Amino acid sequence: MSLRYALLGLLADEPASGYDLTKKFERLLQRYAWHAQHSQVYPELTRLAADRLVEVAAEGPRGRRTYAITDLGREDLRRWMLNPPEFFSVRNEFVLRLFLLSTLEPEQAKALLRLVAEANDKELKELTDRVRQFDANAGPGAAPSMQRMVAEFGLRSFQLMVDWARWAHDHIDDAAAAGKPARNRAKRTTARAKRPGPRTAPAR
Amino acid sequence: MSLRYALLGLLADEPASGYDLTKKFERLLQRYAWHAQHSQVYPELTRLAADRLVEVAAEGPRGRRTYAITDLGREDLRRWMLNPPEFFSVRNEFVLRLFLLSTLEPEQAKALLRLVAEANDKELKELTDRVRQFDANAGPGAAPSMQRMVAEFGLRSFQLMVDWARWAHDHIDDAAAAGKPARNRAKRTTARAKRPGPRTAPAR
DNA sequence: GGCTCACACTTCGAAGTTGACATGTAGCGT
DNA sequence: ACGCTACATGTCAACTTCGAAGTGTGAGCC
Repeated sequence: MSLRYALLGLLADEPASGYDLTKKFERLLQRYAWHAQHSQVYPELTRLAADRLVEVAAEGPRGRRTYAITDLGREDLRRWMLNPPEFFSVRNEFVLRLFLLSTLEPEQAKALLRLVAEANDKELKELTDRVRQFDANAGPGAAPSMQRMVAEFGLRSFQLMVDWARWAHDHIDDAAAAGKPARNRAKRTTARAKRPGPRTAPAR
Repeated sequence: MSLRYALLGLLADEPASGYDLTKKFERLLQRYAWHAQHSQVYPELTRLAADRLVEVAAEGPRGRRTYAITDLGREDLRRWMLNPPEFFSVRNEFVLRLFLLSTLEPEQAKALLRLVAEANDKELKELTDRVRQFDANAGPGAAPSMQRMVAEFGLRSFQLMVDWARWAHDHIDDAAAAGKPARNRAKRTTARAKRPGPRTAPAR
């Protein structure tokens, strides 16, 4: 049912076509929350319309149909929002790989962690830039909008990834042997340069 | 394909039956990474065996079949681990709800955020306790195992949730008006307290 | 006028996931 | 000997998601 409410939620903000909604999924939800392709979006919109939770508000050029949420739809969305399940379904291939990192040799695990840190650092920087612009436009002293709050969540998430990946990377030599049978331990007392780990300052 | 590699990864650690693997999913992966029921596990194990990536290592009492990963399986798992996709598929109903928070009235959004902060704080405390025990057993000064690293990731994630939810909660009155039509803005030029929030010290 | 690109929607087979129903066994306490 | 619980696996229909192939249009550019 999540896809249904994701669409309803996006339409609660403003009317949009299936095409628009697919784009919004890509820009907004894909990375952190939910993924859906247009081949899923269009049929679901049809079903939502059949259930009177949305309606066609306008028709445009290329067969474009702009949908708007109905009162019934708002009610349904509200009910869903106010009744969260005890446990949420989570599916995260990235975290899954983290869990399985111990199946790799130390050097390979470290290499992967470097990649993770790098990739997330890049994302962090990009988002930071966008947020800075956003904040500048809003004017100093303005209260953060809901959008800004979600961005803040993203900022902190990326920062967490970067920090954690670097931390894990810098400790992995030791952890390597700890995983299973102590293979080549003991000889590993070599100098651990203990890279200061740029312990980046908290996001902003 | 993720389920397949999740199983392979768990089996890389130690041989297990379908029943064991289902339990492991519940204990280890369910909350953060991936969910699978036994009705998915058993058929997949059969397929993995057919592909020679695992094999039946032993048979026990109640028709129990203990599977072990083969060399071919290790190779395949390794290949998968070393070739991560550019973007990972993520599905998180909780975060989805965060994104849609702006569809609620301020008071309701705040109530929900309080629940979120509370729930995550509870999880944080539970995990902290378990980690403390774990660390005590390992002895002070010992290098963190891979398991410990994953726990650290969990710790930081929960802390992030708590911090963010509280921060958002404390700012939401302002944000309320920002969502759609600027209702009662402008009067809100108040001091913007520290942004970064409590920014807890990195665990250890 | 022709080119290209973004816009906009449709369809469908394959694969993955869920939830329920189904079946039976070993071990333990009383 | 009886009953309970955890162990252990199998199956299947309904539903969701994915990935690819397909159709056509409006707008801007040269």
